[in-house]
Amino acid sequence: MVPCPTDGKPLVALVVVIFTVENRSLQVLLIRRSAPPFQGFWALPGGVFGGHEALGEAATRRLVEETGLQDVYLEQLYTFSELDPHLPAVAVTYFALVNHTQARLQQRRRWRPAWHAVSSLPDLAFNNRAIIDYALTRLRYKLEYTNVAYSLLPDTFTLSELQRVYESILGRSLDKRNFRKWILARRIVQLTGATRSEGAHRPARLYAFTSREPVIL
Amino acid sequence: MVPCPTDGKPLVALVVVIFTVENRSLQVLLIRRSAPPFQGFWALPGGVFGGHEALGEAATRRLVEETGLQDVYLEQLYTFSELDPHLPAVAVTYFALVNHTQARLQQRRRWRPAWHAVSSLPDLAFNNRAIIDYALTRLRYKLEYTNVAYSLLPDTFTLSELQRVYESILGRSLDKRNFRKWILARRIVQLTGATRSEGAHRPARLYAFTSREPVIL
DNA sequence: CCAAAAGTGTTCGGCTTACACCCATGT
DNA sequence: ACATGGGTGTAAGCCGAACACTTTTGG
Repeated sequence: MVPCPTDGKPLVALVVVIFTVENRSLQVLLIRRSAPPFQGFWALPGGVFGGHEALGEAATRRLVEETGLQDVYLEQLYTFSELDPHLPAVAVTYFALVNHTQARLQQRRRWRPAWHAVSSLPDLAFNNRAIIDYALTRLRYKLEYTNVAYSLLPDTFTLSELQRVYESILGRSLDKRNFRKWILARRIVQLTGATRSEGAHRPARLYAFTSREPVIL
Repeated sequence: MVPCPTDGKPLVALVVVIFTVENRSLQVLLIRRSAPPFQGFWALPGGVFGGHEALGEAATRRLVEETGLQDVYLEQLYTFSELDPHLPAVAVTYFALVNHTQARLQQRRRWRPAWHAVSSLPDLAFNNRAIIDYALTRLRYKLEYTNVAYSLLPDTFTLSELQRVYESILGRSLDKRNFRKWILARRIVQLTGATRSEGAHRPARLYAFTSREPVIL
């Protein structure tokens, strides 16, 4: 990469880590880079930030572009520097949580964006692996004291589905009775009254999040 | 190739919130702005980030410049945008914790940097008030699950001194017995064996931090 | 002997953890 | 009737919160 000789300003890149949980697996959205550096590598979606809007708006725009989803949980993560020894740049990173059944990924591109299991990522461009690790750490903490999981689930869901989401992110199994007591005590979710029959077993009661805005407990 | 425009890049500003506790009062280091915008207003120390080093290094350099101190706790806070409607810029903010008895503030300048009680701040430039509020919130949380207070205190100190630091930051008084039990149970500090006689009362035992590196408990 | 800050234990309630069986349904 | 996931309670230990008096010293 050639440095920019005409001005001393670093480039401001915007990077978004988009998580989803599908089938007991935490996944992250990756695209293929079509230009150097790291051409052909998988990378997090992002772009250059022009500075004429709020960072959060630019990140939201990128998120809508990739998933078609609005009103999802989005939070600034960290700002990285020294991405490339020859390119003065900073990367402002965000992470988002989306419901994969509602996401509509871009189909047009040469290399279509795709979900990748966080547990088995390919080699990534720049420091993208470190960014994902950082996002995952933050997400694991946030699960414990916020309701952000709302952004990963549909409007109604069973407690078992919710528990599987928690387990997929935390990477360990949870006790069913304790999980239910815990989540109900915090009033994160409430009964809807509806149930869902899904197979040769007792139907599950459906719950909804008390709030679909971020709440710190 | 990443485009290399001669303009269109936002400015990357670096801002440092430097906290100290002196005499039961949480204070922050402010300087007077000598140029527009906000000329004459108090503001947080900072500067323009060139991009040819790590952000943390640039922040450390600024911190040394203002206080003469090295090896203090420094952490990235948040990256703000839309500071000024006419100036495309982002501000990457850090916060630091220093011991005021060791800090040597700049004396050369027209408007000398000075400590200001966080509880009674003057009007500040840009969004600096919001940055300080954000830093304070983060600091209050960090006190509860890390040892970062080490950076505010000298090598040895009494538990009463430590408690006053916690109380000054949290903005409420703590129970002496519970505070001691709590801090000792977490092994944040340990007895040195020395004591200090300071007046017409029983001498205090001196403690030291178990680690002077950041530790998450 | 008095003033001042240092130092110290116990009780209670609530939260977390571990743990095993019955329920409702479809086939 | 049986296989499948849904749904439930209790006991033990740990932690945080409330609360008041004795100790050691200097003047």
